[in-house]
Amino acid sequence: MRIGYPCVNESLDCTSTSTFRLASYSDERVELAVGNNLACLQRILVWNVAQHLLFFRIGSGIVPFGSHPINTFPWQTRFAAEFRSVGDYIKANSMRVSFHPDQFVVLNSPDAGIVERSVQELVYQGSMLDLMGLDSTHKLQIHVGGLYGDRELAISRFIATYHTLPEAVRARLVIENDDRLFSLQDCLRVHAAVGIPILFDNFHHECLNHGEPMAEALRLAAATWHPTRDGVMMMDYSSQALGERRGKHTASLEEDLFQGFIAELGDLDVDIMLEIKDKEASAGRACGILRNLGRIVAAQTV
DNA sequence: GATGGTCAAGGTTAT
DNA sequence: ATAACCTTGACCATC
Repeated sequence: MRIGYPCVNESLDCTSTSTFRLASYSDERVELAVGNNLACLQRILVWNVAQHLLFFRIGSGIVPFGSHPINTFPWQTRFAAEFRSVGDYIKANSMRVSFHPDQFVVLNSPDAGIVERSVQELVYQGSMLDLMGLDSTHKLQIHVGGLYGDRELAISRFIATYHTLPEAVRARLVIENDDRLFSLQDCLRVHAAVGIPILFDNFHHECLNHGEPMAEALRLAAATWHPTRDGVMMMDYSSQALGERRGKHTASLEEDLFQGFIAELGDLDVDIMLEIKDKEASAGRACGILRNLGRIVAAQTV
């Protein structure tokens, strides 16, 4: 079991997703930004290892405009050594990483242009995993997409597009149950059609479900991960921010709720991404709880 | 140096 | 039809 947090480390004075505006695009700025972003990513990973946090979601903005046609800078070759070095560090420390392309990636859109741009974004993010030399246990995480007033059509469009994806993307793509549109059951139907693993989000499941108890839902999702090809199930963990809009993530880990959730896990092995506002602070607390329970062993140091 | 409007990309829901 | 929301920082023009 690994514990992680997404994209940003608030303890370090660097960012791995620095960018600039499209209007001020230049190759020089791309080169500068990617160099800085990869250096910061490496610092974050070292920091994480020291804290026994071996799971990390890499931000989508490592390469500014990484899938935009304006960006013709050959960052893949210019930074091949740096990407390889990051990947080597990840492997040497038994870490696992993921990407979560954001809301603009919609594979089931009825608009062919949106689908094309979405595929290009997935190709870009998958190519970073290739450059790092990381296998298909490191994932690209997206949602099923929009509803467009017809759930059946929306699901069938996702399936049709999935079949057209490049292998480098398809081998790594996983779908996450969301909190309003596509439930775990919907994701299971997509899985039954194409075999894609389901990245389970406990909080989204609490917001949208068909009565499956948490322990059962966890096992249904876990069964969609192929042990060698995909690795153990990845999941997102969060809980409701008290007094806030339904679906809003808590500002910091509610330890009693987390302990209760761990009990639901039983002996299931998963890697948990804490989608909690205070990032590595809560991830560290969660990691401490699991170490006290004997569910995590200390990371080996290199 | 500080400030506040703005930033590639989509979709849903409320008004 | 239009705006707010998701989520969020940080870029950048302006003062």
